Amino acid sequence: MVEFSGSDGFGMTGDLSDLVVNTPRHFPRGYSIYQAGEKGGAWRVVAGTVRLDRGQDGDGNDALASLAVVGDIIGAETLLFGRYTFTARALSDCTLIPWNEYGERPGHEGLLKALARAEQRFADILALRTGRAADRVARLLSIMSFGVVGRRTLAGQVLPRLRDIAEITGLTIETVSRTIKQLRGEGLPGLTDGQSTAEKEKDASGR
Amino acid sequence: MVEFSGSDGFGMTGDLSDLVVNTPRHFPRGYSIYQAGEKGGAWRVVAGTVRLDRGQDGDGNDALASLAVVGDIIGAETLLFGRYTFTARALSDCTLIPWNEYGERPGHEGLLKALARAEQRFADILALRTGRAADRVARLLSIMSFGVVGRRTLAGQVLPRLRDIAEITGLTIETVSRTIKQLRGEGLPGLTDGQSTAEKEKDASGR
DNA sequence: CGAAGTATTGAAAAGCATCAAAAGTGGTGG
DNA sequence: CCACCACTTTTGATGCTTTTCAATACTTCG
Repeated sequence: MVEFSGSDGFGMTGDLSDLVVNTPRHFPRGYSIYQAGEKGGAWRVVAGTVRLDRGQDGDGNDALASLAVVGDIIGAETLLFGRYTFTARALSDCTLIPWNEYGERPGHEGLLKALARAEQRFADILALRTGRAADRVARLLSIMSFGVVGRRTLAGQVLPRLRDIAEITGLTIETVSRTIKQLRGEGLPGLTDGQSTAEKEKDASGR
Repeated sequence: MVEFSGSDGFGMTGDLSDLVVNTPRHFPRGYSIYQAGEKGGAWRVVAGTVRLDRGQDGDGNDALASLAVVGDIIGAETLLFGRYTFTARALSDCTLIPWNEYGERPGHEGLLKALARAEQRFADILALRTGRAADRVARLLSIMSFGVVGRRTLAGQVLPRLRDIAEITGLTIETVSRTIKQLRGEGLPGLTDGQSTAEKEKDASGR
């Protein structure tokens, strides 16, 4: 079992200060941040994108539960249960900090904000499963681009695994592969930080 | 704006709810519970299913944001903003009570529970957009059956509008129509099929 | 180097969307 | 009570999108 727990900073691998309460933690793409059932606390995403999964879906595949991008809180349920109910993995390189505002338990307002953010995020994710393959993938990359430092995602360099993209968008790996190839050919429209305007240009240009 | 009175005969206009703390309100299928932007408070769903929508999706159609079934809280964001961020409609006949625990603002634990429930619900709804049409529709009806008194939904009598089912599952109305016809012909096997033990209990106990 | 995972590509088929039209349903006013 | 309207549901025919199956390359890492 990999020990990354604790907001006190003890036992952290290669981190600088044990004294600071909110020590940022960095996770590379694909890294498992925590597993469902483990003890631990809540985190705030300050860079990158995190994927949350709910156990197995019967075929041995994890079933996507949610995504978290910059500003989102993950693992808030630990404040109630003490354990995680979902499994978290880094979709892209990402940075988290323990979510304990000013060293104390998050208050009323903090919880409400987290809830409101979660609801908004969910509507975004749900929309990723509507429309054509090209639109879905482009939308996902657009959402993720907010959480990527620099333009790597925009340039198509540091994409998540196709398998992750496929599971999030509800497509197959093959379709995602073909879709990304197509998007590259079109110059990746819509991937630059907004989305809607560039999206329409793509539609107009044909494919 | 139409004021719908509770089934108990109280003619509520919202302001009087200071006196009667937890007065249940009943809404018929299709009824608009609240609109995004309106002032109001949070509710707990005690019967039926509520659909939450986020504004227009560009084509004039509401974009599904979430569903709420028995036990779920809707409109919690009003505790922070004072106004609703989503629009709520009754997918089936449903009953709500104002969410103010013991006449006070919901506390820390109540909020955490609401958040945890919302996250679970998200995962359920996301799953409704994966797999084949027949599975999706059957899963939705399964989720909703928890909130329907009696077996009407199982018997196919008091279904939501096909349009709602279509928008929730990400299918077209035509496909949903054909799918439901097929499920009926099969005796609705899909409803017990994948997951819910409660489904089978419901069938066995016979309303 | 070899193994395991990951990505690409093709061809064929399944599934669903689309378009179109008819039939059913509920509510309103004459 | 009926005619009428708006909306919803059903059904058919057709074709596009995506999946499926299969085979091959590319990457990463012990």
